Amino acid sequence: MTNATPSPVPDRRDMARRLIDLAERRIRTEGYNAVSFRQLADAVGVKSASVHYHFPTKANLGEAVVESYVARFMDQLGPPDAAGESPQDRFERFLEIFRHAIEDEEMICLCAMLGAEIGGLPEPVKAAVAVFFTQAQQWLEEGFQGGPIGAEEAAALAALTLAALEGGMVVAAARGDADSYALVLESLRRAVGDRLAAG
Amino acid sequence: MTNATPSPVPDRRDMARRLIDLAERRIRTEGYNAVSFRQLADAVGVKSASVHYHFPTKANLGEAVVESYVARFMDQLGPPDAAGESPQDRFERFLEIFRHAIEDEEMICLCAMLGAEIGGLPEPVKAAVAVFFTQAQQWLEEGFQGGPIGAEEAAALAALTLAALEGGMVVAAARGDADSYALVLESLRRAVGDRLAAG
DNA sequence: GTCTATAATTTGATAGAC
DNA sequence: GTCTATCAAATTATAGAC
Repeated sequence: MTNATPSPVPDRRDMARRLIDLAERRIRTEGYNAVSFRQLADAVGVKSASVHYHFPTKANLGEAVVESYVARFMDQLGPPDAAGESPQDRFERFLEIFRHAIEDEEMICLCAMLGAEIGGLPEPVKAAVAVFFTQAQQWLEEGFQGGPIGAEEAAALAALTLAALEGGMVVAAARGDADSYALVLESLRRAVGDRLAAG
Repeated sequence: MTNATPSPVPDRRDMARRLIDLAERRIRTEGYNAVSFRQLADAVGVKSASVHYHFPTKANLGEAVVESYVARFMDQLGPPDAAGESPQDRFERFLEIFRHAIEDEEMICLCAMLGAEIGGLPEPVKAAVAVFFTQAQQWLEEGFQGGPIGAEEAAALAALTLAALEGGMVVAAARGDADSYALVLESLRRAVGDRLAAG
C-alpha cells in the first residue's frame, strides 16, 4: 500500500476524472442530450455548481469526454506498425477493442452515439468526434499495409471494417441481441481477414 | 387536377402527417431528445397544445414516427422474392434505398439514430426500432437465397450488409465526408455482391 | 473546491374556452 | 382541432459565501 490512511471514501480519483467517466457512460447509453449536470452531480455526491467549476459549459465536458475516449482508444490500440505483427494480427487487435466495449462494458462506442447525433452537437464536440474516426480509419489503413494488398484496397477494407463494427454495435444494441454482432464479425473476418491473409 | 380550388396554404396534408414528417427529420439529424413539442409546433405554425391533441405523449409521437418510417422503408423495398430477380439485384435494391437517404435526403437512417439512443427511449419506441432491424435483416436473408449461397451464409452476409450501411452512414455524417461512405460501398460490393454472383 | 441561492429558459403535459 | 393559460419539473449557467 502506498498510502497508509484507510480510505472510507469509495472513490479517491479526481472529481474531473470521475465526472468524465460517468458522463461517458451516460452518453454511451442514452446520448449527449440525455446527460445533465444535475444528474452527474447527484451521482458523484456534489452539487451541480461544482460540476460547472470543473467544466464551465456542457460543451467543455463533452469535449473532454471525447478526448479522453480517443486517447484511451488509441492507447489500447498501440502503434499500427508494431514489429513482428502481420496485418491479420492488427485486424484482430482492432476487433478485440470493440469486443471489449460491447461484451465487457456492455455499451456501444462513444463515437457511434455522438457520430449519429453529430448534427445537434456543439462545435468542439463535433470536431473531437471527427478526429476519432479519422484516427481509427488511418490506423487501420496503415495496419493493413505490408501484406498482400495495396494502399487503395487497404483504405476500402479499413472503411468497411470501421463501418461494420460501429453499425454492428448499434444494431445489436437496438435488437438486444448479441448474436447479430457475432454474425457481423463472422462475415467481416471472411471478407477482410481472409483478404489480408491471401497470397 | 382533382381539386379546382387553388391552394394558398403551403401544406394541405394532415397535421398529424406534417408533424410526423417534421419530427422524423429532426430526430434523424439531432436525435430523439433534441426534439420538442414546442419546436415542432412553431415550425408548423400551431401551439404545442395542438401537437398534444394529435400525439398525447412524446412516446406516442416517437412510435408513430418509427412506424411510418418502417412502413415506407418496407414499401420502397418491395417483396424480397420478386420473380425474375437475382440475389445481386435485390442486394443492389437495398443499397439504393440507403443511397437515397444519405445522398438525396442528406440524413442518416432514422433507426441508426434511435438504435444508438435505444437505452434512453420509452418502451414503445424501443420496440418499434427493434422491429425495423428485424425486418431489414429478414428481407436481406430471404433476398440472398436462391443463388450460390446457403441460409447460414445468407444470414451472415445480411448482418454484414446492414451493419456496414448503418455504420457507414454514421461515420460519413460524423466526418462530413461522403467519400468514406463510397469506400464502404466499394468493399461491401466486393465482399457481398461478388459472393452472391459466384458460382 | 464546494456550497447556497437563484436566474432565465425550456420541457412534457393538462384544463377548459372557442 | 386549435387556442389561451398554466403547471411542475428540469435545464444550463452564474454570483458570491465559505
